[in-house]
Amino acid sequence: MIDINLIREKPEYVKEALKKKLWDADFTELLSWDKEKRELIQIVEANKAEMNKLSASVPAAKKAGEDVTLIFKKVKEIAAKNAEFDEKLKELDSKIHDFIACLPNIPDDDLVGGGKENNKVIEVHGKKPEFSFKIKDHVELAESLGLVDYQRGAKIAGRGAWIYTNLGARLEWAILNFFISEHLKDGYEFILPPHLLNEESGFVAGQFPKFREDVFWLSGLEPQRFLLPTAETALVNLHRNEILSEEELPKKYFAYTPCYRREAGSYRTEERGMIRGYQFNKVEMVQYTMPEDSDKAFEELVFKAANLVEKLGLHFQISKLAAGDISHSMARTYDIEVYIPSIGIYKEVSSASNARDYQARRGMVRFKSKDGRKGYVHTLNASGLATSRIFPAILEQYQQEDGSVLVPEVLQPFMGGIKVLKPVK
RNA sequence: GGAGAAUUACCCAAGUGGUUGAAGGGGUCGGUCUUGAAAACCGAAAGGGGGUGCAUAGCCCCGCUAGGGUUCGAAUCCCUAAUUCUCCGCCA
Repeated sequence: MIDINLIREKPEYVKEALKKKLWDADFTELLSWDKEKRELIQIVEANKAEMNKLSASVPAAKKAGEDVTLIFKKVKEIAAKNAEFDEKLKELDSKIHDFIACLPNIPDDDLVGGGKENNKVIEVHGKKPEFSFKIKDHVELAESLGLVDYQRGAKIAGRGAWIYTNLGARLEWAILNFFISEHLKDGYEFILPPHLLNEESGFVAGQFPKFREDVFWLSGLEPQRFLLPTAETALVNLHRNEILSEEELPKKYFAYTPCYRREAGSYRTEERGMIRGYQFNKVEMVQYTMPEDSDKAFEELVFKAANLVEKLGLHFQISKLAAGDISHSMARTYDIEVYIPSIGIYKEVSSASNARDYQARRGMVRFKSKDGRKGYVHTLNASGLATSRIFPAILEQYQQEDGSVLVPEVLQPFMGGIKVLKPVK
């Protein structure tokens, strides 16, 4: 949520900043609501002060044997007037809230505007793998190695579902365990959150109200709950309505959950297989920091995410996203993109983002500094990582001429020492 | 799923209609004592949101889980909800 004070003071600045996010904002109506609201508040509160004074004088008047019915009458008159104003105030409040709740976050000043086409690769790691033979894509590989069963996945769940089988399940689990062990090493706290969350959590993360349709809602529970689209949604709500002391910041968490999303199915032909599904596995990192520390935390998250891909020995790049391509709630995002040889392009395996105080404002997550200063914390998140593209990347980048696939060294301890996956058919 | 109870500030807790921001304790901070610490004693500060405002000054409004209601006046009475606990049932 953008601070209304900022809009009040620098509407043009906010407008220009949002333009970079391809968002055209007009604040004239909002500002007039806001002005009206504050004028009303002054009237209503003056009236309340008057009523309080009158009521407080009742006991003394009674003791003195005076007639208090006149006081009662006066208070009632003021109350009647206020009732009207209150109604109006409520209306203004909800209009203002709804308007602001839908605004995206303000992108950082150094970002270029526009969409995807303006993303910029800022780092390239490793070399594009070269093959002296005709390569297979990950779907072929997964099938020939008996790692994934697409047929039965569709049978038991429907389109957009697959099953990790046998060594595929072990590889998937090994990847997750590798990530988990790395985060533990770095001192992050491991969280296993519930997968069904309430509406408020979606609001705070910034997914709602705008993206209510992108998640799966569960009927049968009252009030309704939704399946989390990413563990971030759970993690940034951990400290909702809390005031954290500076000493306990930064808070560093990571969680493993499947991510449930409706957007599956929009894939192009070259994206077949496990690149998009209704459900995929991800380990997610989240940090809560003091505002002045969030830039540093951002660098740390980017480094951590990149480091995982690096340790897996995969070729990848890091892109700095243009303002219009970063998600609604975020002020800054770098993507880690791993190379998929069969389609010759780089696919996102991690998005590292700084939400600054956007989510903290929505969730009232505050800090109290050592010197008594109060304010909103900054929240940041980064995948660390999503397996659904790491898995294909490993299969494709590590494939051998005989159709086998080498297991990256760092994963071998998590797979009982298995070094190579051999074709089963 | 059924029955009951609870929810007060950082924590525990008093308070059932009228200066209650809200007793008391713990904790915190400062001091005395001590080589230092503990203990004891003395003292202090202590929530958050909002309006006005240059103000982290003052004034005012809101505020005792949340949202409504009754009343001149509510932490206190009524309704609804959330959460927690206990018992019963069911069950990984």
